[in-house]
Amino acid sequence: MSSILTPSTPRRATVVTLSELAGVAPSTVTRALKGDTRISQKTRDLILGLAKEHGYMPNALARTLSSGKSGLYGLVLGPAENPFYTELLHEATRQAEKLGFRLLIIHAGAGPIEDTTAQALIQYQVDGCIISSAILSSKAADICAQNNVPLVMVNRVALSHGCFVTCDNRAGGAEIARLLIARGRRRFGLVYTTSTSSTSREREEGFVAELEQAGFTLSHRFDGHSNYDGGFEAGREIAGLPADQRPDSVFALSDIMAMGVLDALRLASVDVPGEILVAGFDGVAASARPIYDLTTIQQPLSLMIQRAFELLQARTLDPNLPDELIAMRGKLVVRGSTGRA
Amino acid sequence: MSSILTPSTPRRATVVTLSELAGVAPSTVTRALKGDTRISQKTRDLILGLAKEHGYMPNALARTLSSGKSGLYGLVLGPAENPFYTELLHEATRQAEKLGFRLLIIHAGAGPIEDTTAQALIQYQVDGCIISSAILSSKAADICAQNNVPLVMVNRVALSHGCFVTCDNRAGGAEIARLLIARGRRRFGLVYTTSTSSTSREREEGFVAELEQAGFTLSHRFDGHSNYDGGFEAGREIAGLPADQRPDSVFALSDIMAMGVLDALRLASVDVPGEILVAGFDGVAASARPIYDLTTIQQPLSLMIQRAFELLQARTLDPNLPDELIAMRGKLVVRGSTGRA
DNA sequence: TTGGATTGCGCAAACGTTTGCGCAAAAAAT
DNA sequence: ATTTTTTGCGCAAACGTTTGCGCAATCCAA
Repeated sequence: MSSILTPSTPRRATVVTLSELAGVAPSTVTRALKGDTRISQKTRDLILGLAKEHGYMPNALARTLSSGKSGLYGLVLGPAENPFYTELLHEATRQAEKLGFRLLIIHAGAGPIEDTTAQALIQYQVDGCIISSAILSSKAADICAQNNVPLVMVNRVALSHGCFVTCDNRAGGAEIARLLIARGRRRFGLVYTTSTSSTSREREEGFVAELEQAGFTLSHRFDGHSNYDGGFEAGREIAGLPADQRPDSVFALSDIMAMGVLDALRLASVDVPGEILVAGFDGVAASARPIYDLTTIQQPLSLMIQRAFELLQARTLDPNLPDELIAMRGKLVVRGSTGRA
Repeated sequence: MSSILTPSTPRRATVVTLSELAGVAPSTVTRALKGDTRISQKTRDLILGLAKEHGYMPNALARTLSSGKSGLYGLVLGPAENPFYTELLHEATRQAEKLGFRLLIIHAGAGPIEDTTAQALIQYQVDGCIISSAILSSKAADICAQNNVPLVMVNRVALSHGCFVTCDNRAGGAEIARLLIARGRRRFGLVYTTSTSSTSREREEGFVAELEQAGFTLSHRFDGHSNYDGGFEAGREIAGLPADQRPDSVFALSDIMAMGVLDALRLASVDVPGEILVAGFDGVAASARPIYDLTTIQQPLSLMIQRAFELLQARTLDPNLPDELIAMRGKLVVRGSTGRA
């Protein structure tokens, strides 16, 4: 390999090749590019000029070997169908871009995460990891814990290792209950999920506890299977009941299930909010569509992501910081699906 | 740094530390782990045993420095709102996981891609890049071209550098036209987009050319702005026309816009498919929901992704392969929104 | 017994960047 | 004039893995 770039060897400029062009040591080049004032202004200007002229871009991988910081964060996503996760990905990507680092997609969607996939977090020396799926997270979480990689769960409660940033699900569930009670409803339906998800369990717990505190109980439970089709089937089941035996309000534990419920009720000509009030949780953009006009708890996604990155960055600097467990209040957004009292 | 791992220094096992434990050279360890039969079976077994015992995971970054192959592919995604891109991401992630490499999210959604973001492709030595957004792709495409990084555009036509894998958009547009004509419709509406996207232009061209070939013309054009809200507004505009001046069929250039059209028509009590047939393009999962029952052209997404990875891998092995420009026929999926003749 | 072939490794440098340590020249203080 | 301090760098090793080249011991054929 020639030591100076020539037209016939379109190899990228490196610190070494720039040092040869400038007649200085590679460490001088590195220091000049970093603005180290121990290198004279004249030398710094020379090196910066050459770097620009030759289109120098640092090799992030070599840099990581030396410095120990990769500028990469791993991301484990939840199911494709739920737009909440799509919005989470886009917001995380947008904020990462602004902060100058990159996201390595470790896993997306359903199905088990493979050992080799979780191991990629360590192999690529990610500076931290954001996980947004409960079922899939345990392998990734374990491997992060074993290797001292900072970990933040977003929209999930971490059971052992790592920080989390969630919406205050219980408070949100309670808030929906209060709204439905205030609207005069008395037969409360829940579209739930049997997933082991802490998120769903807490939302349900918050909802049920608030009902009980007001002297009411759940009248119906429908398994919504965490997805649109499950919500739709729940809606069909509700519509299939005699009118006087249906719930007069329904809380679906996520917007995607609520949207399924609403579509099924619409196709069955069940009047929302006249006959049944419907509420969801998450606050995805689609919940605002006129066809849904869905009352929901809006998770503060942008702030949750921002806080997640802050937690990760703080723990990159100081690996011994204690875990932080942050719950943020969601905002009740009242729309047409629960009437506009 | 001590040369042998001790409990107090929870540092990862490396080739060097394993070599010290085994009493062999680091190059022997590397070769043993790769199954090189020049290393004796006895030695290979010893090293593999130590690697397992110490939880050895190769450092992908160091490996890349040596071998030149990172096992990373860059991914540039389109807008969050269009579930087609979410499905593309999930499918790409799933296939990458199966093939044993990782996706670096370079950009997602709207807004300009920053120079530093595009440069990340080079800095992290990605083995290739998949781009699925037209407007955002030019910077990433340029930087790949300048640095000899294989590039595949999925669902976009590449203008200069790189391969592409698209759906045959013209044929798909033509197929929708034939269906609407066969259903006896004569006033053809188009929900288009002014985006510079080749995808949209080709779908429109295919549709219009087929109409003209049958002696018909477009009667209405509505700007759907590439998104749900635009489609919805187009639907409202259609619904706001006197019944005898509306199109009797509508082709939206993407499913997300078609879904907006359908929702608006439904809220305006315009009967689909009785009064107006509606068709879309992409074949996203949501198009099959009973509430939409949308006729569409189903892009063969899984195969497109598979082919994209094949193109990239082939060009990793042989950078001088000529670009391949692949168009795959979509499949017409006839559903209730165009009637079930 | 000897020479050639095979086997089973190791050496050393490289990939690209970083940084602790320290040197030599110049400048400043005494 | 001498000593001390400051300035402006460079040396060298490291980060972890890979691989071309080649050596020494063993085996086999003549």
